[in-house]
Amino acid sequence: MNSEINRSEETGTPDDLRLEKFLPYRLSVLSNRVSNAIAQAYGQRFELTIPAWRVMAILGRFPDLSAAELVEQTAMDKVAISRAVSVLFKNDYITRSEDPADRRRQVLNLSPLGREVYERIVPLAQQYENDLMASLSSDERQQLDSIIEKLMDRAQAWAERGLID
Amino acid sequence: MNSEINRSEETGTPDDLRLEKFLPYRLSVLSNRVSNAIAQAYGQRFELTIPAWRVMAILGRFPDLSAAELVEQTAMDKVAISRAVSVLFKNDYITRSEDPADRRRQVLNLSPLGREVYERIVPLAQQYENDLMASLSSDERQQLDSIIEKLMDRAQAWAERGLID
DNA sequence: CTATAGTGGTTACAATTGAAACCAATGTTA
DNA sequence: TAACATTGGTTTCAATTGTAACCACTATAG
Repeated sequence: MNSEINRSEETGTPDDLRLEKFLPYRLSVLSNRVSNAIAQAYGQRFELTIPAWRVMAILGRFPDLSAAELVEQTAMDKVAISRAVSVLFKNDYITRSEDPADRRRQVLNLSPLGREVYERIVPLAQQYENDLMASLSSDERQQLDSIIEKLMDRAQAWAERGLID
Repeated sequence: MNSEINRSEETGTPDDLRLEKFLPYRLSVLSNRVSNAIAQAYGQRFELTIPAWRVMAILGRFPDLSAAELVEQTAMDKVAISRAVSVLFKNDYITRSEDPADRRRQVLNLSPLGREVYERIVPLAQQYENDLMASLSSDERQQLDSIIEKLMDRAQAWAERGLID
């Protein structure tokens, strides 16, 4: 369990990149750790994948959405939504009804069973989040929201116009 | 491009979960956006995947590591490392030499070509990071490091003992 | 009306990832 | 030195994911 590196010496070139301090890398590790822990909790107790849980989370708050509207709300793509919806439907967690005004469109809702599950998961999810937040000082908690928002906008801008250099 | 939801009304149950404010969800979206943008930059210019780039980033700083030592340094798993190493080797970005003291072990290093690429990528990576950081106030920048550290520890604790509830 | 373009959603296929089994070499116990 | 456990690393197989093609329906233009 000793994590020293003994065989090699750091080179010390002034502008080496320290991966463990590199923000994109840290975000990725953090996000994976958090997601995996929570996915396991959902999975064990309710046989729910993360995409499926996300769909339920949205439908719990906003009834009568179509798949396309779920796409807007979740930042997930078409296909992921379609797959999540189809397993949720198979498990009787949601209902699909055809929109008479547009026969391509399906109106989705939590089923009674789905809502039951939803209502048991929400507190669990909130517990995880609270537990995370509890590790921060109140000062840090306050700033986290705006930090994420700003980083998100910046990264979004990359996707649209690329890094300007 | 109008992202209003018009067909459905928010239910307003007091303890609904607002996905768009849910920290694990936001971290996941943020991390994906950042990683995808950067992966595209590396991929286009150097035909490098993110795992491969990570291996190079470590080897650039710490010569003469084995795959197992890379695992310790990167939080990537055995298999991912093995695969990244094998494509890097095929592309002549790294060298493998057998450790005479332990014939299972392979000592890895950047090749001259690999180091050339490394030295061109480091500034690019730093540019991306700087660009992200530039979107934060100096106050936020200061706190981000400790925030990530704390969240990381908390999530790590979950993996080890699960959420205590 | 027809032709054509656009939208909602699914399917098919390829690439990526993860878990477990595996092989070879080393270390340990007796 | 035979037996067994451990370690370094790879392979295999199944599950997950992303991209593109696709089908059915609706909207628009002549």
